Amino acid sequence: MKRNIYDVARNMNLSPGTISKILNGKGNVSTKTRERVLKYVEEIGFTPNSSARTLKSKKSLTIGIVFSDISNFGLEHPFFSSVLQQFKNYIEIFGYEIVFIVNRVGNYDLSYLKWCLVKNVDGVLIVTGNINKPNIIELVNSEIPTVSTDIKMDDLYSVMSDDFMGMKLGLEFALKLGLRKLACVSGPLTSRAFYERYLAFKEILEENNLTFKEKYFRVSPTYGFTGGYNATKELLEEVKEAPDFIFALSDEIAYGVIRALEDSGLKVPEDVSVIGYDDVSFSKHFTPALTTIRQYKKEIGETAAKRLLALIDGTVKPEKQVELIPVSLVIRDSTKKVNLKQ
Amino acid sequence: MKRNIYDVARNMNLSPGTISKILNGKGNVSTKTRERVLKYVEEIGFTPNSSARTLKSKKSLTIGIVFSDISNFGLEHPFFSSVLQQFKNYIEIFGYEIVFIVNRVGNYDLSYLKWCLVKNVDGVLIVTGNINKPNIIELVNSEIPTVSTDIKMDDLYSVMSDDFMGMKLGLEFALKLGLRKLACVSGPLTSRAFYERYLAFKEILEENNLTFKEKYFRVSPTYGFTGGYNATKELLEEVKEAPDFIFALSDEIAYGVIRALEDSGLKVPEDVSVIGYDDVSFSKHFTPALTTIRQYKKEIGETAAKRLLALIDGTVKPEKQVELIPVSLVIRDSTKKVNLKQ
DNA sequence: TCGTTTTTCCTAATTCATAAAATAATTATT
DNA sequence: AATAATTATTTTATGAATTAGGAAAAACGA
Repeated sequence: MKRNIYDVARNMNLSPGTISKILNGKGNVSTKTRERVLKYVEEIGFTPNSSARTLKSKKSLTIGIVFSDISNFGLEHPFFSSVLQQFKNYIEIFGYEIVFIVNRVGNYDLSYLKWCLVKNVDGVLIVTGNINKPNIIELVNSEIPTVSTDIKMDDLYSVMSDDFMGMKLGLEFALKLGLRKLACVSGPLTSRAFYERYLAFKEILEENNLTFKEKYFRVSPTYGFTGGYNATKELLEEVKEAPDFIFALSDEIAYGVIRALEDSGLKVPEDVSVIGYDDVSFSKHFTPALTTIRQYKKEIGETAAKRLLALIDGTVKPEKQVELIPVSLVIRDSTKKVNLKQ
Repeated sequence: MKRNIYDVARNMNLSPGTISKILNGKGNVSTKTRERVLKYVEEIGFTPNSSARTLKSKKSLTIGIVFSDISNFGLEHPFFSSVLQQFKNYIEIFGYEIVFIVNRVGNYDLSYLKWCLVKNVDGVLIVTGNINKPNIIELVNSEIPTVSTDIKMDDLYSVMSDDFMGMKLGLEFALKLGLRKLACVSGPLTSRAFYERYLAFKEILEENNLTFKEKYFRVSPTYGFTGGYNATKELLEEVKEAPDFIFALSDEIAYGVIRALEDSGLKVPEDVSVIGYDDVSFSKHFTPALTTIRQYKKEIGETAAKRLLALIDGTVKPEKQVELIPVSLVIRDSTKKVNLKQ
């Protein structure tokens, strides 16, 4: 059952070296023998042992994934798991596979970088991580090609949504609807995405000669329903004038916001318009169907994959350090109708 | 930077073999040298190369995962990705890690089994797969320890929710509420879970002297919102008497069911009570909050992990071929209130 | 003290494939 | 046909660890 390259060589009356060459499509081998061997290999379904290959060649056809550094949600995180899925789909076309970077192997505790070296990963994708963790810093500064879909650092290629654009789309739509009392419920600002959206929110308000009021910008400690609910409740309590617009910085926060508004006797979208962020699959089925900023997870995952594979090949260096993927505004029922306005 | 066991040996004035023994905690080594080496290894942060280890020892500390054989959802599948996450968390404690079984490595197309052999995985978890695929059959019948959280086969250990119990809990609750026109919207019956729930539905109706009517059991081609919506619309059209209860066999189907009912002018729970299945995180925030059968993903993932690790160690053979994890009924607002009945 | 046993450590073989150097075989050139 | 140039194949070394078997050293008994 278990065959190695020597068995093949023996049966073909050739040397292992020749078999290896044929299997890797390199070197000078006559067409006859090549085809003969290829046929045989196909027949018996032989594949060279993966450990031996990476041991000798230092290539593992493997991409290390840094995932759940902030949250414990891991694979359950709706946005990131989707980005990862797309990334995975893409690299698999080229024979690569993903492995999760953990901080131990057998009995050894390891740093991310150590782990990568021990495992000989060809590259690393940081789906989500924390810029301040020494583990991450060490990894990014190493020789190993690395791409991120979440964090930004010097010498790190990043592929992510254009958060400024998202905020701009949302806020300008609100302004077009005639709304002026603009509030925002964000997730934790320790997350890069939320922080940048926060900056954008501020900046865009000022661009439009509206003053940014601290009390209208709420930070929830989570990016889920409950956080959005509580933050909104607090907002409504602490503020004299209820907002007529709330930008919820994740769809799930948006659901919490809407529920809190309803529980406080405010109607969505009649009294308050709400925009979410992400456009997770369920948002169109929610009542009211959620107006939201759509992030293109497939685009992000695939672009990250392309960039990383290019870095590994050493062919083309992506010229942009940070590649922003456009987002779009999906208008549904949680915001006032435009025609009502006109 | 890159060190091997020979470097360590040289610096310690010992042979590579001795270092290896110490690192693996086996064989006869004096306490003095053991501690001296361990201290040094700790200091320089040395870890033996993973490929070389598995090449020689045939152990990879790696579990192969069969995932998206039916759906293309992959990591985005709310239930299975969660089970996988729990599984992963558990095995990582013991130094194992997961790798996704794909059907190629480099330029070679492989069967699942071949892939496992090439990669030397120590065991396999079939999170979800299709019993009829030759790939799966070959894998299950191989020597490689395998556990599943979805499918059942001879010689395959399975850990999964008690579907009969779930259906029983749901239906008996409906009966207790005085409901007698019981309908069901299922996902595709090609999935084991849906099929078994279908059988249970039938059986339990008969146990209670109610006749099973084909028209009241609808099969949606998907397990999502839209499938549930369409199936319910069809149900209502084809049937003279609207049901007073619909058992939706996934939460997402349940959302679709409820929307369809509302669109048809039926109130939930006043006119029709609806029970979902899964208890995904969002079900409690839905309006109306969903009464549903809760599956214990953590329990399933962890138990599967324990069973698989036991099989790998060869210590204890799990005595039960199929281990059923109990489910529970979570009563919320999509079903009639009990006290209204009394 | 000498021989035996046990403990400790080393040597060498093994795992499997790849890469570079060396050799053999074939083709081309004059 | 003889030599040069190419092409095809083999040989050998290498990658980094594990393991079985053997040697040396220490411990033990008489």
